[in-house]
Amino acid sequence: MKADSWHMQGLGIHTNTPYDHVTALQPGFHSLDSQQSSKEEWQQILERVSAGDNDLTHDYTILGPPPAAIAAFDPSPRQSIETSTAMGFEPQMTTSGSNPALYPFIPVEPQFGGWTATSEPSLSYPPAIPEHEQWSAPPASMMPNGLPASAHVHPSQFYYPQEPHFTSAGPSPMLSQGSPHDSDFVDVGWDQPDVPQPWLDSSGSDEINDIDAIEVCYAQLLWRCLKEAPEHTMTLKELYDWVREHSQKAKDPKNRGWQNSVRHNLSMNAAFERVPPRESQGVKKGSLWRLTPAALRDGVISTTRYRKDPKHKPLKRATPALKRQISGAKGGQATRNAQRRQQQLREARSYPNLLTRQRHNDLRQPHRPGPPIMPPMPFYDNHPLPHPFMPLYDHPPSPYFLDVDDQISRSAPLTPPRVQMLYDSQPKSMLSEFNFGHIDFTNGGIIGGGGEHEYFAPDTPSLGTEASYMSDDGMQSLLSHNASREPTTFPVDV
DNA sequence: AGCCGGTTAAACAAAA
DNA sequence: TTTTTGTTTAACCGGC
Repeated sequence: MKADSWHMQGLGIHTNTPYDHVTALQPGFHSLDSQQSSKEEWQQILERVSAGDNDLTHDYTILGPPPAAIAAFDPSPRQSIETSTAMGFEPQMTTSGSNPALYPFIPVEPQFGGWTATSEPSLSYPPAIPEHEQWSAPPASMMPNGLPASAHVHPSQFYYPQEPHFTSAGPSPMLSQGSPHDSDFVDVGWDQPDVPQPWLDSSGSDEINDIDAIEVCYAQLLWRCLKEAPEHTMTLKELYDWVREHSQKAKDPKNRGWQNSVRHNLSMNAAFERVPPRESQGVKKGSLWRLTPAALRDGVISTTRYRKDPKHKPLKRATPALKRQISGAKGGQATRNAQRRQQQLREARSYPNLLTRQRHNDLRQPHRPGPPIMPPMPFYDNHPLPHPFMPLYDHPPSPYFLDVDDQISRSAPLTPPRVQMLYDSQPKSMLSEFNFGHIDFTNGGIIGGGGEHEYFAPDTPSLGTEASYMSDDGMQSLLSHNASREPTTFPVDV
């Protein structure tokens, strides 16, 4: 294989096994020598993995189509079965237990130069992966921002260094113009539900593939977008554009208030902050919105945390205002629909055999008894390493739940979080649950607790608002609610 | 039963 | 003056 990784397609094995039989392609990529490992050999492996063969020398986690799909591949060099290691794997990660994962590949854009270095107009895109009863879309949380579950994206791509993604009115962080992930490929099935969906289950049902099924809440949408934006900052209009393109919420003609909801979330969620005018020069109208460092690191939590302390909740009117009643009902319906979709997705994800064995996890994670913690949305992170990383348990409570005075009074620097690396070779069975302590992937990474508070601006209007509502008791109840769950853990960027 | 998360809509003010 | 932007409140529904 050449260093040109455009043509890596077909099935690949994402592995942290020793690099024997592996030929370096370019940083982070290795190609199995096709002379030494035939298609048949790989097919055998895939079949054994799929069957849950316990005698395999390595652990495998299937994240790609079942072996039957292999037969459809044209064994041309461009479609050879290859091994890749996500870039940034550190040596120690290759020495212990192995746990490769099988992925579908898509053409991989050259990393160097970022998305602007588009080229090769005559890209050959991967063939559609045949339908298979055991194959369904990967978890939404494993898909990069804005991509439908039908898109075939090699996870290592998520870790590529990327140029700042967003140009105003550009299509998306991921779907920058000229990218092979642009509409020619990725958008197939996004806006065109009639196009055959390779990742669709064999019934042809749209249950799994329905983009609604991976719809996430506004706060998460905004978080995802801002996370990848240059300086994690965007204008309101850019946010509108992004949500319009990437959320079914904005596509629903009945939902005329989605922009209002966007603004509502921006205003009310402490994950987002308005950039002071002096920093947003050049913005003619409105201001810039930025992801707070804490939110960047820890993810976003529910906007509704600003609900008033129940003790201070104003009395409901004896007869609710009719207009509010109507809008409330609409909101309720929308929530119900969204939750039904989530439920469908959860059911779809519970397909057997897609998430398989895990043997060496305990060896790799001797100090952490619980399930692996994944970051809220690792896939768009610019960090070259295939994190997730996780800190241990000695974090302070979420800044979002700290009293303002308390925050101000804490001046001593906090102990930096200790981090522990987890890689994609972690048990995928946990992915099927989509709940990593506080990091619940059913909501795309909305977390129930935050990290340190050092970045938190005490004068954040929203917090002030919140604090003004929150009595001590109210705060305590929130904290105790928080504490009643699993130990708080916070994925972090390093 | 009551709280929480998520959503929608509205009212209102300020800015452009 | 109108439109956009930003903030806040209120209402509903489903889950827990």
